Amino acid sequence: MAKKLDYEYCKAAPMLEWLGNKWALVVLMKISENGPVRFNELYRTIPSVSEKVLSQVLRQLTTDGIIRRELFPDVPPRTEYSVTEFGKTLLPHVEALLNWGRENFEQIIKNRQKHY
Amino acid sequence: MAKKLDYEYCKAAPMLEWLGNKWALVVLMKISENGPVRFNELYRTIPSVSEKVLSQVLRQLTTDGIIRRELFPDVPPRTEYSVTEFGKTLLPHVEALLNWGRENFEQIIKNRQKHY
DNA sequence: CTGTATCCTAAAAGATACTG
DNA sequence: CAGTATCTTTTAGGATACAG
Repeated sequence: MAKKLDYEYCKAAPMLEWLGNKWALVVLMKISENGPVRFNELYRTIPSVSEKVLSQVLRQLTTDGIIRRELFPDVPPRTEYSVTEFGKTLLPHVEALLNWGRENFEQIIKNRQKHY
Repeated sequence: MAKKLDYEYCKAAPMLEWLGNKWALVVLMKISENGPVRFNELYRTIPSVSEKVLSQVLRQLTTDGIIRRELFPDVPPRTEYSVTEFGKTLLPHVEALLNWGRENFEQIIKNRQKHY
């Protein structure tokens, strides 16, 4: 990803950055669905993601203020991730998009087959 | 992109495929905004995309039935891309997401700075 | 438990030249 | 004009080990 998105859309670029991340939306939805959730909990519920990528996604979403990271001074350490109020304003749009994708799954597959 | 998205979200995966493409959404919106549009027209209105990537995105969106490609038997050749009826059912959700991104641009930047 | 660091591979993006 | 082919660079993603 070297080149920049052009001016007209650049204001949406910060969002598009993690939208382009393969796992970001899935991670976000999992946190939203399951409420406050711990690192390993996420790691287990998304079996095919690696620790590294999961941690990257979590950091990015946290930095952008979409999710919140709470660290409890327990032993062993415990952290919980949850969606912030800011993140909640985004959720409906993400859900709408994912729902469209699910609802039109068959149609898309059919369209692809037409082009062999 | 080696690993698969997990079952719960795999139905949305075909859509996520091109959602993950850096340029797909921009190309889609440009076509939607400008009506039927030709290849070089797009190439010029999205200055920072390469011909190759543009052509890839166009083919992918065409294959999935989101946009339509019409070839006119003119000399020199002329093609026009436009959004299909199917694609139009997707547009509102993409627009909503892009709008959110634009509206919250400042907030995201501010959030990032807090984390230095 | 919750991550980070390192190293490696696969995939996407980009530049450029060329064809129908 | 509307792309495709080729080649190189860049970036994302993954495996694994290990640190606080």
